[in-house]
Amino acid sequence: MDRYNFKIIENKWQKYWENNKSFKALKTDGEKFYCLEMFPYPSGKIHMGHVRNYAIGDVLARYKKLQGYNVLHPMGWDSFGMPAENAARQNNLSPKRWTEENIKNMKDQLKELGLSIDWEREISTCSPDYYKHQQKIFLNLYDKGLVYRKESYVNWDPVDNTVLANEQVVDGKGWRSGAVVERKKLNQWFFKISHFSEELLSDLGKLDEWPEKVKIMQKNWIGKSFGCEIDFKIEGSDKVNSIKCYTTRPDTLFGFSFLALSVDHPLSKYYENDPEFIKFKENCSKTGTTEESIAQAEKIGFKTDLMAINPINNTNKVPVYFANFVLMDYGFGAVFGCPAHDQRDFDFAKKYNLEIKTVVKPKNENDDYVVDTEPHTGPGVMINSDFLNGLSAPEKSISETIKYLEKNNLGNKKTNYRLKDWGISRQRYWGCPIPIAYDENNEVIKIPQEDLPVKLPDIEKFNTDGNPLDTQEEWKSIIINGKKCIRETDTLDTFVDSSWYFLRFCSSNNKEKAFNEDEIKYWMPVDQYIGGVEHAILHLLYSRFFVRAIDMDNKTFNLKEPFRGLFTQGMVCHQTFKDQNNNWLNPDEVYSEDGEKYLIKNRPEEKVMVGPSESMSKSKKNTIDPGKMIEAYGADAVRFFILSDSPPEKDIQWSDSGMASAFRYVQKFWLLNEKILKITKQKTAESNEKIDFFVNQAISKINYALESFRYNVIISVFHEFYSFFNKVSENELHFSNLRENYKKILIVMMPVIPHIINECLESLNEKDEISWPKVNEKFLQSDMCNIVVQINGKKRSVISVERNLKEKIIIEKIQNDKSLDKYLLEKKLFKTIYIKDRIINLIVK
RNA sequence: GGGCGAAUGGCGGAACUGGUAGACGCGCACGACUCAAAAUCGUGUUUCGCAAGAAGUGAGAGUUCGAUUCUCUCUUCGCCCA
Repeated sequence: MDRYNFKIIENKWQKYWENNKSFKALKTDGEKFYCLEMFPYPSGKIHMGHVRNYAIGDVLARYKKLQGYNVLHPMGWDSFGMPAENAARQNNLSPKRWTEENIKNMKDQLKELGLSIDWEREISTCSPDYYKHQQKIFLNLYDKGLVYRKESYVNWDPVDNTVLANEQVVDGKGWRSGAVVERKKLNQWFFKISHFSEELLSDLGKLDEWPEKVKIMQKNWIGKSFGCEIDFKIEGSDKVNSIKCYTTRPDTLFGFSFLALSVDHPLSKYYENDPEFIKFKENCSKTGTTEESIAQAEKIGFKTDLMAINPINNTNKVPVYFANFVLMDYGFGAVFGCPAHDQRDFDFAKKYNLEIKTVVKPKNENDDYVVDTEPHTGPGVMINSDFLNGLSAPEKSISETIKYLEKNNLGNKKTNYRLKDWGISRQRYWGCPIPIAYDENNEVIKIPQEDLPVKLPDIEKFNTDGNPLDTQEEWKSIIINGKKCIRETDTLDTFVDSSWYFLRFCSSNNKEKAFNEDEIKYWMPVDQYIGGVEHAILHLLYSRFFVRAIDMDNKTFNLKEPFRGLFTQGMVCHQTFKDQNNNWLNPDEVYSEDGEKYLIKNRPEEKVMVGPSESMSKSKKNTIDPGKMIEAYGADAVRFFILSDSPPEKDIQWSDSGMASAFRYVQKFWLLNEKILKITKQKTAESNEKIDFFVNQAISKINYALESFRYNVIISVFHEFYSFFNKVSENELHFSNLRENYKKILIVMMPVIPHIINECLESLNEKDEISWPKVNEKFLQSDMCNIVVQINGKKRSVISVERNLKEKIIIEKIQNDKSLDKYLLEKKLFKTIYIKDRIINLIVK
């Protein structure tokens, strides 16, 4: 018997699919299914996370295709981004060439996995063919008023003279230079995602095929809050007579002890020349831009000569400060401070010795409760608050306060969202150029349509400070309508690239338009989107925004939600190893004889410290290279393993023995196929119903598991297939009955291990007319069933009986069963609970 | 600090609407084939107990004839937000 040669066979079928365009998606009258996995960043090689992601998607795509759907299963490259630019800086390589080579390699690797992808629709976001449409979309959104420019803060690395992304800021320092990161104000472009805050929030309710977890994360991110805007009268200045604040806790007004403004508040202009204020503002700029860094930074303030009057009683006057923890983006850049019931206000009050007035007590405390060492931020009952006393906080007290403020024209109820507009300017080379220029008066000029795309210039040197585009004098200057202009040198955030690529896939090859409305109408929405949970908020929210923004006024494709179903897969983990000096070790560098104690190859005297299993990452050196695995075991085996051990939404542990077991499975299945091929003659006249029962029940199990993404269960059924057919093929068999059933199980195995299964089907001369087998209900239930006999709730026996028996007959059977005498003799039967064909419980005393 | 989720043998994990806990795989043990090994196949494998039997799904309570599944409290872990 020949050993199964996966190299030859996998290559054969991959060529076959390519030559026959087996996965070409065509728009017809049939029902469609759009299966999409998040497209990869071309970093060089695929990693196990990709393998898992694309294996999950491929199983679904192939399953749907076998069910007769018109499947759209495309692939592309999220190919703009910083790693290319970093590589360019380090090795003086062109980002374009670096990216293109990576794409080529990774595409080969994906093909080796045997994915059912329509490669004719391949897109790459760094290609002008793609980004020219993106530039058009940008201008279109600009015309709609959804794009605007304003000054905003960035993380600035003062040593490298460059802008840093949030993830490049580690512990408040630049990742490369180690310099303390500053906040710097730059003019930047924004998408007005806040225009859709309410819609993005309320439409989450329609997404019933999204994980609850992701919807909650988006909801929290949008952060709708109900609060109140309040006008505070100001004394001490002839220029200002009131300041507007936003608060979610108006009920704590009686605990008001200071008013804090953002340094960017319009009032700051009156202090611009005050050297103390300038110094304070500089200090503030040393705090990072993330919410977290602001929360953790020390609270500092600048005291003004202004006093604010509490509108609710008109008596207490409190100082007005500028403070570093107030953001201009939120509310009006002004908050009132109630130290007793807010952590930040409390920290601030302690530092500047401000009054701390307790106005909420915990439910079980007396009215003389006083906040002492830490604020009370939880719920409770109002005290020291005049007409609010005794009300439960926060619900009742807030609504009463708002009622009072509105009645007396002191404030208004207001809804606020945490979601901020999306800053899309990046001071980078390797991104989509923003199709904008500025004339001599610094007025915004759109690049005319006929001049699109604005292509990135080829650049020789990347070792300069800052944005390489800034130095491209020739590229920067442009004449529009006879006017000399200078191009925008910022490029777009790469999240923009991925916010509409799923639309582009519907008409990838359309040169004129980004997408054709008819094709969008047919293919969209994506029926199943599959990817990592790390994109739960930004990418998915931006995509939801884009679909709404593009279709805002013309209703061209009548689409709100881009992704009907969402599935977030877990990570691939592996054990971590370190040597005595705390250096990470690659799994290749260690070996073990017993699976517990590990030794370093070539250095057997050294100890290896075995760490916990963590998600694979280069920095921890605990990665397994998919390329090597495919080379050693074949794509089918790798796909089989990556789906086998854990449910897809959970993390999976990479295991060498598990991988080896998957390989063995493929090998032995081939032997089984040979065995079955040799059965060519009818040995009995009667078909074996046992096979029909087994196969139909198993397929019904698989159908259920496929629909609910329990792919690990599918693999366990595959193992059952093997042992069942291996055993049954020893017996006397009815030839056509066996063949028919065997063919069915081959087909349901195809989505997971397509190469070997196609080979098996071909060997049976069953290459044609392949479609998903229908389950014959007749074989789901046999005439007999097992009934569990419980006595006082404890299982005592199982009896095999015909279906649909009456309770009386079952009880008789039990009473006649001698083995149960010891539980029943000399006892009185009180009650029986009988669930037909399943269980009977006798209560005796 | 807030939100969400999880906890089942030596390990990964199954168990549909409450109804035979531990499917399937790994590991381990024994056996078959073999001169031998690998591969393959077979049998066994929750714990305690020689056995009959008993206990058992993180801990404790509750609802129920019956709870891995539902409710409450707690512990530990993970993720997200701060």
